[in-house]
Amino acid sequence: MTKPVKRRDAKKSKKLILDCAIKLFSTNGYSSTSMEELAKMCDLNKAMIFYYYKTKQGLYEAVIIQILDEIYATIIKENTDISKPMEELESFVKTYALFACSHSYLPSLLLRELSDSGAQMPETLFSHMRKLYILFASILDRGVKKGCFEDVIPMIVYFMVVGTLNLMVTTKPLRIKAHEIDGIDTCSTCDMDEISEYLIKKIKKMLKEK
Amino acid sequence: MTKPVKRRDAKKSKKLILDCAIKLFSTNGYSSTSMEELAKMCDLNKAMIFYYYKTKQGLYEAVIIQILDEIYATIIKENTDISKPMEELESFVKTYALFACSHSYLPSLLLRELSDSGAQMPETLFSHMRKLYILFASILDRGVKKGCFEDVIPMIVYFMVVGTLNLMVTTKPLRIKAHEIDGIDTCSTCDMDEISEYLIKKIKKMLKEK
DNA sequence: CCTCATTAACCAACTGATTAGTTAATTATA
DNA sequence: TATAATTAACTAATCAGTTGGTTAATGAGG
Repeated sequence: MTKPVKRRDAKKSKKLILDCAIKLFSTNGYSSTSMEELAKMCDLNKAMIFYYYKTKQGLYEAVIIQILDEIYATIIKENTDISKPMEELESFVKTYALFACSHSYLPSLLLRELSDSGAQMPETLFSHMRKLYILFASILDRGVKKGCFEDVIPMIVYFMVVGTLNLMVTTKPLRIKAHEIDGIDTCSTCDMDEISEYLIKKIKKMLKEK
Repeated sequence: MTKPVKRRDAKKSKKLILDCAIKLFSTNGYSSTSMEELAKMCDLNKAMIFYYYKTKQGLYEAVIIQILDEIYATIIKENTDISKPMEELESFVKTYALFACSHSYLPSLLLRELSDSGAQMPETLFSHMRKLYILFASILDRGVKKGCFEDVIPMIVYFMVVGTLNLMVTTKPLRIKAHEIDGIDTCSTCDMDEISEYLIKKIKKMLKEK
């Protein structure tokens, strides 16, 4: 029984709009993304975007929820059967790094939203961001209580990890270009595994008692 | 002889436009900044912006050059009579931190530009950014040669420092809000000195031989 | 000191393109 | 046939940039 080829498929259209919107919003930013352009990319009429998502802001928030739910679930999943804080930290960094690398719209979106001090940030994004930080901070906290870490300011450590990973992803093309122009070492050939390995090693050394 | 009060002052007007543009571009970003709004803020006719800066892009580049020239000069000046790599590193971090804090449009602008992988980045900004990184990398390099640092990947260390500082500045309002909502520790009362002291301490520990 | 020509500084009102969002009509499918 | 999915054509606002002109300062000649 082969289904007849559907020329109208609501779910497919709605999903298509979301997928294309993720690409456009993260490469062009919110205000430089045109709904007309998005419609053309989906090969759908612009009115369909408003039919499914009501407003541009509504679409943007749908995009954000999609991305952040995904990464949070991935990290939680990878951490289920780990109990040592040191290994949990390692798993958090590795999972975030891999996700950020394969879904490079995430770092773009986060950096862009943070760049204006979150003045326009939707509540959904803000609450998702806090959730992720709370997860990280709780790992550190358990580590301190178990005596694996010392002298921890969780917010700063969090940015040293997540901020650095985000920047290493978004600056990739620029770092390659800079290496070509000036011949300087910009880690332009490093892959994400090397980067997260180095980060983990250094963060461990930084927080370890002695 | 007191000069008559000038009702027309080209230099003053041009400067006024640049100063207001810095504020607007760094809080709203390039495409969300309206030239009409800028003109109103300066209490000048919109045509004057184009009279002095030709295009919006031209104005934007003038803004960038102004900011980055200033910070580079400040860092170089503070570093003149220091020779030990460890102290040079410390001075770089402290100077950058203070500057970023008191000129908070710099972190905003940088994060925003980097968030789209520098696709639209003006050449002037890119070359200024490289200059600053080269300065930082050369400090680390001297440190390695003198045996003060080991196992250094300069690009990653640079982002761990500068990226973290930028994020700590731009996220200040969000961190305060998050603390109020969730009661979590977001370093919301830390001042910039504490932050850079902690960063310096941790980076030193991270790079020290042994 | 006055006057007049020159020009720099300034502005109101416009253009043409683009924007988010709407509407009313039209298909396709169950 | 009922309704969900889709569309063309529209609105009203906003945008960067231009135009054609008006003032105010300046400097030279009388």
